[in-house]
Amino acid sequence: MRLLLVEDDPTLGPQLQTALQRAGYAVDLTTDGVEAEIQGDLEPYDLVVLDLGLPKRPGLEVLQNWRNRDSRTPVIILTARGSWQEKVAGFNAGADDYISKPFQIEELFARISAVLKRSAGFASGELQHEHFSLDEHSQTVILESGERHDLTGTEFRLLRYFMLHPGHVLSKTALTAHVYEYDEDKDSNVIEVYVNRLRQKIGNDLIQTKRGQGYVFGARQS
Amino acid sequence: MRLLLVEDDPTLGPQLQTALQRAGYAVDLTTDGVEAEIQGDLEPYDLVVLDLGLPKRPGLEVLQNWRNRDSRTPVIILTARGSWQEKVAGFNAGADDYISKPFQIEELFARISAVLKRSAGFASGELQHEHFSLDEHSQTVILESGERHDLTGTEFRLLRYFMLHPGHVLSKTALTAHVYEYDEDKDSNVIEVYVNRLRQKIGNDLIQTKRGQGYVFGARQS
DNA sequence: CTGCAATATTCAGCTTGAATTAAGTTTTTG
DNA sequence: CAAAAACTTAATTCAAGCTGAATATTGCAG
Repeated sequence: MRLLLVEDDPTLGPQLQTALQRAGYAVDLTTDGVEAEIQGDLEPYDLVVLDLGLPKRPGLEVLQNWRNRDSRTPVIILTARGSWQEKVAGFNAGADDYISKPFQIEELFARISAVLKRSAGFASGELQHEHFSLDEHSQTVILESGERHDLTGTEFRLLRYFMLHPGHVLSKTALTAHVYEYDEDKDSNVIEVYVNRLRQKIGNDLIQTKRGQGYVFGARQS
Repeated sequence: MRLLLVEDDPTLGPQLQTALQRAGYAVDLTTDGVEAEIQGDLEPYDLVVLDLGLPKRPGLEVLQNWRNRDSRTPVIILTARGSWQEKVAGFNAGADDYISKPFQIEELFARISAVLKRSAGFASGELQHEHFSLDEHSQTVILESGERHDLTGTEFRLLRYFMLHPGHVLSKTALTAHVYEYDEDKDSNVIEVYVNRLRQKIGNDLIQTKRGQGYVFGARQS
């Protein structure tokens, strides 16, 4: 298991690094945002522990950039105590978990292994969601109930795109552009039709429509 | 959020306009330099996207004239690929950022929101407030209690504008102009209605009424 | 090559909900 | 207190979205 630790505090950083190494992880330590982003793109880490307060580039931005490049490496963020906005922002940017500083090293261990377990499915070509999973090899969704549904090519591409961008408003134009290679289609309701079919297969609540703006996957209700 | 798009290409112009509109901006499109300059002086835009190769009057000159008249509206310039002289000249004339053509629409979005945030002095990804935060991706407000509220397009544009101008008295006319593309409202109480709806979602105290003048967001007392 | 099945796309009638207007109520202030 | 401004609620409306079915296309087996 290979971890990237991004922490600029000159005491805490190396301290965490050795603690994690003793726990059996291979740990690279990085101390600024720009370097972290490059490093994360370069090497295939199994997990990243990311401090948000970083020199050169804010941790949140680093995370967002990774996610925009479709990186799915699990990320645990370290936030200052009580800053709930940071946590919300972190989750929205695609973090998998967070820990408030200061924390017990045991808590970090616990969360790391929890996140790694949860994300174990990812490595095997599966996209996980709270209520179902998508097998990328067989292009099949498996619901909580055990029910399976095969997806057609277009259904699959659309759903995968949704799952890679949860919580974002995705306009029909954007979706068309990503589902089809090159297409500047005018008035077609293909996306509506396929959203309809996906809802029939995975349930109605998971793709929310934002009238006039697009669709949001996996966001909670209001 | 109201943008002025200056682009003479008859394909690219309208294409960008609709893309930006779908992203939630009110966009006016202008196709020549003279008209652009007048329009920019006339209306209170939040940002200008300016192509440099324009008929009637070069984009650079338009920009310089605006700046000479003390307009501080952020400007993103579109330049032909690799023409670094243009970029330098653009920055010297007072541009805030540039994009080389051809570009991905996502890059434009990214730069627009970066420039808007920079110009309003805000951090990235989310608009924060002491008592709630606004997630621009899902167009959702998250209250301190964890409660979430989806916003409609108009509610979102209005609230974002408030959040980018905290502590300022914003007249109904000004708000109408920024939330809608074409203003010139007779007497309509749209703003009152939407302020009412926002107050229901984020709480009553956050938007204060300044009778006869407008509204103030996030100010303490009066 | 032909015909069939699977998938993709278009279409049309129907439903929904955001935006707008309007009307009635409350608050402010001169 | 009266008039103006702002608030609130409710009704209307029409574009956006939904959806089942028809039609077109594609890939493949015979």
